[in-house]
Amino acid sequence: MNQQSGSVVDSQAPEKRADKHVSLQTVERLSAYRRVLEELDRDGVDYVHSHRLAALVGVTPAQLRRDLSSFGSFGNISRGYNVYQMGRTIGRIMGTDATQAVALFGVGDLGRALLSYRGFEERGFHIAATFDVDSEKVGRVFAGRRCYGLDALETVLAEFDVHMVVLASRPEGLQALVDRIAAAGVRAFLNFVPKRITTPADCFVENTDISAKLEKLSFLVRSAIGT
Amino acid sequence: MNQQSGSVVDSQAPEKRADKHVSLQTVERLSAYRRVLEELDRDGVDYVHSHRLAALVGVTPAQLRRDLSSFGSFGNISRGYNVYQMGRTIGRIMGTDATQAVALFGVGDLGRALLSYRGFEERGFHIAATFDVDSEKVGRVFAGRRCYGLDALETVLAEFDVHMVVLASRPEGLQALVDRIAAAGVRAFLNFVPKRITTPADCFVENTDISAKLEKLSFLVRSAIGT
DNA sequence: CCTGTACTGTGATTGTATTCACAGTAGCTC
DNA sequence: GAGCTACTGTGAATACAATCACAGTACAGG
Repeated sequence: MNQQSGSVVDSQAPEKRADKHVSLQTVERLSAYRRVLEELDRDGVDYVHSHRLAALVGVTPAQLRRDLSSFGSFGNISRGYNVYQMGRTIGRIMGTDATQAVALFGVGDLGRALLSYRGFEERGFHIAATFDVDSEKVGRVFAGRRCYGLDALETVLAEFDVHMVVLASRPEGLQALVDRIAAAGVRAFLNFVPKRITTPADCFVENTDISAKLEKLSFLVRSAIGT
Repeated sequence: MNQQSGSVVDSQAPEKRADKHVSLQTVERLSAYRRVLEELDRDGVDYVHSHRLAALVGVTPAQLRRDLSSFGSFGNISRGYNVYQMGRTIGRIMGTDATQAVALFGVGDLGRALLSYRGFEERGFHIAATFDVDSEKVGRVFAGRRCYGLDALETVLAEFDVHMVVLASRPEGLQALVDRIAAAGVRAFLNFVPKRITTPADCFVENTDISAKLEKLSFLVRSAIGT
């Protein structure tokens, strides 16, 4: 069992990849690169140098090149990187070249907001089904997705081939729910509930604690006053 | 000007604090510590050892002690840490011992979800006012907070003494909005918009890109298959 | 075809965060 | 009150990430 803290993800053996070791922060930056590359592509840019791309993303050119080099050589030495091809490549690396089914647990305020968030579909994630414990919500349709009860958990997850879930439920009973989802074969959890969860070692958890972010900012502002 | 990437915060001089240097990840973990401490306090626990507290939070005991030692010595050598007192102390360090006013920009789906999110008030953050460009929303009241137009930006921020804002608007025109907010004296930005922003050097930005988190998980699951 | 230019990819270096391991000690036991 | 236990706080060691700096090269220009 592993426990995750903050936005840190643990895995028992992340270094056993075919390519060189890829750090977690490199992965996070890949998303940013792709977003900017798509923007450039829309603007009709064909090639971009590490300099310019790095400036647009907000990292140093060296870091950008280092990040990309983890996956091989893509850049043409004097033209730079092919915008379209690089965007596709990152998509393939991330596994977002094909649409993936995702399930949402908890159709409260936050859950409904996530349902109507366009960003997921844009990035290749389709919220295929939603779940809630509230029997009043079960059976209703939210933003085009049917809300199921927990009794249908295993069958629905299998039916839609779900391997990633988003947790936006109440903290009560969260761990038991996670255990059941993991037993159903889900490997990845995006957790918005401010409650630590434990998973089998081969699962990945990404915690997003919104209040903690504000607390961090509060600390930074406060401590900067004394400078 | 500084640009932030992922969930990384930059500051021009974070090391110029009175106490020892406090790392950003230490700050993130403080929130987790406090949450667990409050839980223990509710359960009537008076003292806790670094061992147990660390296990509950999901970090190593050494890291917990190191984190706390950045702020001085709090633990009693054989009893451990006083649960109540330590919780209060962390609150004071974070600046969440007194309620702080926060403003929300963008009352779309995500914005409304954040408005009804109880976690903010629990952690000492009060969303005092909301803003939106949509004239149809201006003047209406969402979850008890009046929605203002951008023309009232400077006066309302000053009136409620706002020093931190949450960004949940559309990407269009975001940078211009941020510039104006910063000019009005706001130092901290919690940005949910998947768009990079630039701020004066004395400001702090915390980006939360929800899709990027899912992409990261997607990559991890995919790369773990090969192990 | 040859030379110059400016870019990528990466070894070496620096900087930062985590972990180890132990000195020092408060409290408990007898 | 003396001795034992097991904990904290922290210097030292390690692991990890970012940056520097340059060797090697694809192309442009003549």
